[in-house]
Amino acid sequence: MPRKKTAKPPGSYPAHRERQRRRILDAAWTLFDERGIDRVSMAEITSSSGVQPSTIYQYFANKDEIVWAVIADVMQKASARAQQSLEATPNALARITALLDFMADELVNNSVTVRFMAQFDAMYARHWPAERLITLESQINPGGFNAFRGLICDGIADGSLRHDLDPDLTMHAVINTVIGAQRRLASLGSKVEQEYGQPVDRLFRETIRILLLGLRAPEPPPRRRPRKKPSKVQSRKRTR
Amino acid sequence: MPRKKTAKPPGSYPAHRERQRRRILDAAWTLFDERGIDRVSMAEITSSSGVQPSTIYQYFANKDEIVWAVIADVMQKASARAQQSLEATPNALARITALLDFMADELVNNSVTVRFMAQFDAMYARHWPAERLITLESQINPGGFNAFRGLICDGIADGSLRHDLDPDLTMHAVINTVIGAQRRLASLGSKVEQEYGQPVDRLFRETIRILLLGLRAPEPPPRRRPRKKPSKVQSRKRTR
Amino acid sequence: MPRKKTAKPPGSYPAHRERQRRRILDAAWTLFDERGIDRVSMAEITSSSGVQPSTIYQYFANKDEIVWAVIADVMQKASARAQQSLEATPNALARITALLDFMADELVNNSVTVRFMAQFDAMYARHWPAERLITLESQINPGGFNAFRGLICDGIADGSLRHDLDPDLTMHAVINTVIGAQRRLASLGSKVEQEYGQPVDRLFRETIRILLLGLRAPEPPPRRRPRKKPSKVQSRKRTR
Amino acid sequence: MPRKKTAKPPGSYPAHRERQRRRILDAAWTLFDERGIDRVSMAEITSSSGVQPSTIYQYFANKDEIVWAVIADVMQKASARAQQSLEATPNALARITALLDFMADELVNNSVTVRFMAQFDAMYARHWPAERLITLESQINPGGFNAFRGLICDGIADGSLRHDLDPDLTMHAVINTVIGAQRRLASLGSKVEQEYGQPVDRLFRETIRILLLGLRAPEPPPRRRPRKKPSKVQSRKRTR
DNA sequence: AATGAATGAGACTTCATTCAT
DNA sequence: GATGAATGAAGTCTCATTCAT
Repeated sequence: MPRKKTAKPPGSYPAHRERQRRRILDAAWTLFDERGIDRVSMAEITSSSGVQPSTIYQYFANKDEIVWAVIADVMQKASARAQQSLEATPNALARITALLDFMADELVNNSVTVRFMAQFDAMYARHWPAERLITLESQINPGGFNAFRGLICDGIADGSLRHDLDPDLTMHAVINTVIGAQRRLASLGSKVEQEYGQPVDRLFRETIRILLLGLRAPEPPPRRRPRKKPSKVQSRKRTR
Repeated sequence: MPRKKTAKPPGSYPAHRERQRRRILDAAWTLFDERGIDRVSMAEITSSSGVQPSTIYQYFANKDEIVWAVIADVMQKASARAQQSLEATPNALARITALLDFMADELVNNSVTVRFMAQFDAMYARHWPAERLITLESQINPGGFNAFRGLICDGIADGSLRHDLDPDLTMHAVINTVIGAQRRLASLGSKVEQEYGQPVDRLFRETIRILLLGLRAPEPPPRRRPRKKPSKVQSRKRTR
Repeated sequence: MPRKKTAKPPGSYPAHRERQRRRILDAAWTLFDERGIDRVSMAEITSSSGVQPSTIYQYFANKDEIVWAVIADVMQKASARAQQSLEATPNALARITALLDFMADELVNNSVTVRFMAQFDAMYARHWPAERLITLESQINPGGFNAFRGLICDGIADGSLRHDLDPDLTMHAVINTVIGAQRRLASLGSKVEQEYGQPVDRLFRETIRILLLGLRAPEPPPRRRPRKKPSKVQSRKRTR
Repeated sequence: MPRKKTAKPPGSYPAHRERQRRRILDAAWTLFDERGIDRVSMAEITSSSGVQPSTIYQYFANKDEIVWAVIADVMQKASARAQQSLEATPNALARITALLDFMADELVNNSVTVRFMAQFDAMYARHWPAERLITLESQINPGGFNAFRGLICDGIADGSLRHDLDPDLTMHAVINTVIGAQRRLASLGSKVEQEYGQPVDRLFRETIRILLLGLRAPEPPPRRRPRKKPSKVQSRKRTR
């Protein structure tokens, strides 16, 4: 019964179509995040987007297609943000750092996005043909992670990274780890703070720090350094 | 509401109940892994367990309770395995290493368990009161990760770990990271190999290696005090 | 909202189940005939049978299964009637005649049944595995048409049927023809009378007469005057 | 681009309309046969014909009209074929035989057509005003089956057919029977061969043979009066 | 004349759960 | 304690058709 035309389409047909598509996708994304992908029904997308169910089916063949479209959308935007954050970064280590920092920023500023991707992974990744995922990623991120691989090679070459690293292995291990950590933190959301007693991004940045330390070439000239807080260590054995 | 647990002779009532419960839980777990938690219906649990739906409701109040029971079950077993693997490990670093190795082994040998927990996180964690999760964890793993925290303190104290680590922060960061990586790898399953070209656990073990390198105290060319076990860790040993 | 329990089930569970099944089937059959198989919706079966849609699905897996059950039902009853009408018929020709007469009677007295089977043929026969149809028929009519084939053999042997008949071919040709004619007449229903100006069964009985004349052995001894119908076949001409 | 209507030169408007109409009808017919009339949706006709649904509605008021148009089309063509096959057939029996042979040929060469008509009968005949069907037939086949009736009269007159036949009754009975058998065989398609173990048209031709035997005058051993068999040919060509 | 967009009504089916035995 | 039967609510999706351009 909601037969209200909210906005007159002033533009051409394709423009109108794109606008409708957006409406559906935006509504879907919001709902997916609020309730979880599996807890959202087409009826909710209908009433939330203002597009009739039968109309939605002229834009997407079924609910799963909406999920995929949302994922593509979300990843594309994230990729654009990543691209931007890497611009004008000169050397290898700086770029790697920038990339990881970017992921931390995403966790803070776009936790919805990260959370959604986490859910998508958990719910869809295994039950869908791998090709589709790979295709999606290659469309969005054409160079793939090769750029990152290049960075590691550069880093090894210029001595800023450990020379015993296998670029391919390292790249995939690190990326997977960082994504895993990021998504887990996003999934748990505020629970992390209750459980871990730390703000989400603090944990994540510490992860990054440790990983970078692990990647970094060992200090060439062993210098000496006073310890910061040796006493504090054994103070509190158990907090909780 | 279930009976008190007493002696439980094989043919007794409580024993029967326990057997039924197990049947339901086992069937549910298998299905959850095969199809994903949200894609399993009570009817399927019925036909797969051989227990009638109405009977199931005499063991579990609703479907969610089954999910929680399965999770508790699964975590309990995992925890027992962990406990066992940590036994008879002498010092801090060895224990940390053992713990991380344990998680790698889990990934390989109990990927179903890991995957299930990943899915649970993504789908349930946010929609349920945090307390319940925390309660669950504390029941299963009393002491929680504090043991791990203790290890870090020890490591800092004995100089095998970086002294600029904040035990609490580090502990949580590392644990979250490792769990995140582990679950992500388990979720993606064989897709990782297609996409990354590396066996799942190879990636995971490289992650562990890098993390440990990052945690390790920077190599101070053995100065006036020989640490407990400087030789073992730093020797770049490529766990696998 | 029709939440009215029409009859208390006084008997046992199986009895009750059978009664429900009947209710569904009877309602379905009536509707199928009234509106045509394809024009009947589950909702109609629901409201007509008084059984909730979700309940129906505990008796039949889907709509097609209902159709098949109805067909089986209908054929079974028809088969029983046929059996009965053939009882106590002594020789071959008499039995053949009785069988064809039976089909004429069916057309008159059970046109609904015939019509339904005609529709089933037209709509389902081609789109379903042949085995299923054959299985159905063999369940209902175990001897199959072999009995009829035997009759023809007998008839050829005793000289009442043309000796140039191939029992198998003849049997199938005649049966198909008679069924085809019967179902077509039932399908067209009263339209036949409007179009052909003849009562339905009159046409059908004329068909039978001609077929029997065609099957009959040519007059054995060309006697002095070829009467219209000197032999015994003609005795019962069935004008009706 | 719209031109004036003229005499239908190839590029003219009416010609265009006719082409579109054909496209729709051809696509519909193919689909109707493949899937069954009731299982074909307008959307399928659209995608199969390449004509947009809204455009289709400028050629046909609704889906039923398409069905009727297809039937008309199909019958017209069949009728033309029939006409042709009857040409140059001299006498009554020969014409009757030719007609029945024609139906056998149709069954073999145009089983799609026959099958479609069978389906139409089963699904539409009863639910539509009889007049429409009759009108349709009279348009296509003016004179209707009266030609056939004439043949029978001729046959009776010249002694080649049984003289106890009632021309009207016989005509309708035989036509109905033959059509019924033909359509049933076409509907069952290859199932007949599986079930009956005989090629479809073999059965049908046997049916024809038996019917003709039944119609034929009993073999009077050519006695004193050779009927006007040779001469009668030109006697009565058509009764009406 | 042609068509892209829209849509209300309704199709079939599934589900978690309760009730009565 | 176990279970067969029942079910309301909701699920996703399809359909023939109309509207506005």
